[in-house]
Amino acid sequence: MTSLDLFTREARNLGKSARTKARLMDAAVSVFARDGFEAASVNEITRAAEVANGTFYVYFKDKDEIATAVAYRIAHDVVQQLDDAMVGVSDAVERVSCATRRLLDLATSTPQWGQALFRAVWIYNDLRDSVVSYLRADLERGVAQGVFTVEIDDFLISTFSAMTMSTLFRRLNGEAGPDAGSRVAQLQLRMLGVAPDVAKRVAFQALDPITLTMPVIPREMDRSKKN
Amino acid sequence: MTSLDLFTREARNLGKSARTKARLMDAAVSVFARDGFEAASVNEITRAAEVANGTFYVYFKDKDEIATAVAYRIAHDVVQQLDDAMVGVSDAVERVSCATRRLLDLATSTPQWGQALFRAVWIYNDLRDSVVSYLRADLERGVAQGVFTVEIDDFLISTFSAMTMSTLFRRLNGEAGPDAGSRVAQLQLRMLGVAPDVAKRVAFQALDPITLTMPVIPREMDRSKKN
DNA sequence: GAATTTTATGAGATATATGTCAATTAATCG
DNA sequence: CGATTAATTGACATATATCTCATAAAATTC
Repeated sequence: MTSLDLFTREARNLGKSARTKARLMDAAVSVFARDGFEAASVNEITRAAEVANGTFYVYFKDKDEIATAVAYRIAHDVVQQLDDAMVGVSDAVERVSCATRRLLDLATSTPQWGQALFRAVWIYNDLRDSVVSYLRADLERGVAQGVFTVEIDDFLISTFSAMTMSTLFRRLNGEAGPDAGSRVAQLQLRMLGVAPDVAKRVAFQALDPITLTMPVIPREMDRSKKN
Repeated sequence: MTSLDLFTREARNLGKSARTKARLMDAAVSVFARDGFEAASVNEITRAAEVANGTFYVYFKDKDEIATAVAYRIAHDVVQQLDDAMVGVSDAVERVSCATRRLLDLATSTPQWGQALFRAVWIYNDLRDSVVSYLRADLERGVAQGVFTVEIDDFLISTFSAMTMSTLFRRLNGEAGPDAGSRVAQLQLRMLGVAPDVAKRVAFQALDPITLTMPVIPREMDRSKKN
């Protein structure tokens, strides 16, 4: 379908079953983004993937299974991308601000994946934990550096994440513009105890225009029988 | 069913059709809270209300219509309760903190309504606006008083609300304890620019133990023909 | 208490979802 | 190319949902 069918593109040089599975996963991303997880149906997914209904069940047990597969892959890629975008940033204040802004840039640049991530994070607790795993480390680093003056625990992290996710939601719905990432980062830093002027400067400072795209790394000629 | 069927209780002295409608609305609250809005079905609602399937369609066109009716009534009552709980509080910092804490207390004390409110707020934008209408005023008052140092606009308000809603979610799922209201209020005040020590003091100061319950005001003998 | 109006019912028409499977088509191998 | 394995298909059995409507039951009126 669209040029954003990243699973399909990634599987381009793989075996047939891998390609069909990828088509289904791309279709699932579209349908979840459009209809939401609850309202999505296997029929809709197979229609979007242009395969027969029965084909779905060759690759996935049910809707839950494909949702899990898709969600974990997206989360994995997002974490990967964020890690890559943050090498060389050592200051805790900058890291925290950068992570929020990069996540929003990334999720907004591939809106369907952004939508899927947004929905998945509400459903899969352990997935949420994995996406914010680096966050906890950065927050604790900031406390160690004496720049954050809050207690770092699950409650703080979930509140912090809610601010980011709410911004993602607004961004995906066109209710907030490109500066939303900086704005929410600024608010987050203030909340953590960073002085208002510093928060403003760091949150709004220009980011290196690193290319943020989902990885498209076709392995050559992997034609093993198992998918 | 339970003693928390507030619509039914309210309609106790009204005509038969009003009582049946109330039963359906209480049932809808339960089912939405249990299954979520998307997954809920009219059949589940009529089963919970112990009426026949066809009875539903006498009172509501479809699931959307009852959802809207329920959501708006809950939002209305919550706003009412919050207003009542805040008479006499004039300091902006206190008002903002108090509103967050009271909302969480209220929604947690009637968890099914809390769940319904939580879900509804994500769906009905204008309903969200009505719940936070007082918030904007208090925030602007704080800016006027010079205690808040942020720009008050839709973005700030939605971020602020997301913090409260995230806490409500955790509270309803048992992931946060009774002090969650104070903790999030503290973070919100810091974000707004209140000095950390003041934020802590205000957010954790004891609240008058006002009884927060949904209004149960049966009007006597209203037996007009129209429901 | 008979007539009338209001309220409730549940069978049924229609639609769509899930998951299975025997049969078909496509790909690969010797 | 013929045989074998892999992949796909879509009809079907099953389930559940929506909404309608003729009929029944309950309440109200006179």
